Amino acid sequence: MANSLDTIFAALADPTRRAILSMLLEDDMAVTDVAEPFEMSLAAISKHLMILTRAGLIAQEKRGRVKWCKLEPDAMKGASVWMQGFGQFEPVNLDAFERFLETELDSAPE
Amino acid sequence: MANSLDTIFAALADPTRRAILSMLLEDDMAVTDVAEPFEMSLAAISKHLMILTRAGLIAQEKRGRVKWCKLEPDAMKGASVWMQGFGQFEPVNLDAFERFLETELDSAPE
DNA sequence: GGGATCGTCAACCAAATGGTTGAATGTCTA
DNA sequence: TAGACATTCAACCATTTGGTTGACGATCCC
Repeated sequence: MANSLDTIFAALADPTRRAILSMLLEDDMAVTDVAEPFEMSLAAISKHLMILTRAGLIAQEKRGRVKWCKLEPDAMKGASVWMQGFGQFEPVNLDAFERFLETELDSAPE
Repeated sequence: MANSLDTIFAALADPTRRAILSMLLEDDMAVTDVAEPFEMSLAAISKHLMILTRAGLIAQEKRGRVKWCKLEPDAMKGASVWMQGFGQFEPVNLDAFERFLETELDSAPE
């Protein structure tokens, strides 16, 4: 549905949320740990995680008092397919990806 | 630069703008012709085209009093590479793309 | 020159977005 | 049971976004 492209692209448009996704690429994380490197309130991060969840880009599972966040990479597939229709992008270039990932991480606070 | 991912994803988050990009996939178009199928003012479409231009997704060239819009598919490449890092998406599936394109066009007015 | 056409600008508006703080809820642990 | 911890909720705020309208500057053509 077109609506999912709306929510997915909107979710990806924010650098904080992209940084969170990059962090979750490493491993699943608790909400508090996700928030730790950012200079904003836990409530703000909680909202970002809600947006990512509604977009289907992550899933959150509560175990005890800790809510774990994990990447749901399949959600990006539809958007990726949509974009690829606009050009014959060369097959996945991992070097280029590493570079983009680095600039993304650079934009997140230490 | 991370900023371009911001502007590209934000530009793609709006269904009107995605519909415009799909239209330009067919052929270059004048601003007035881009606006024709939409139920909103020319000024609104002009703003959408500005956003797409600033994101680098289209280019506009004025010839006489007509301003032509053409797709700049390369701009999506960085974003596409970024996204592909999150999963091993199968190589471009044109059938799937056609389906997504159709749902996109369905969401645009006739 | 004068009128039609193409497109943008400027001012305005309502709604959405991204953030804050403080209180509230639920869960673990001593 | 009491307190500490993990997370969200609710109210609020400033800024951005997506739209409108009307006036304006170019350009084409008779």
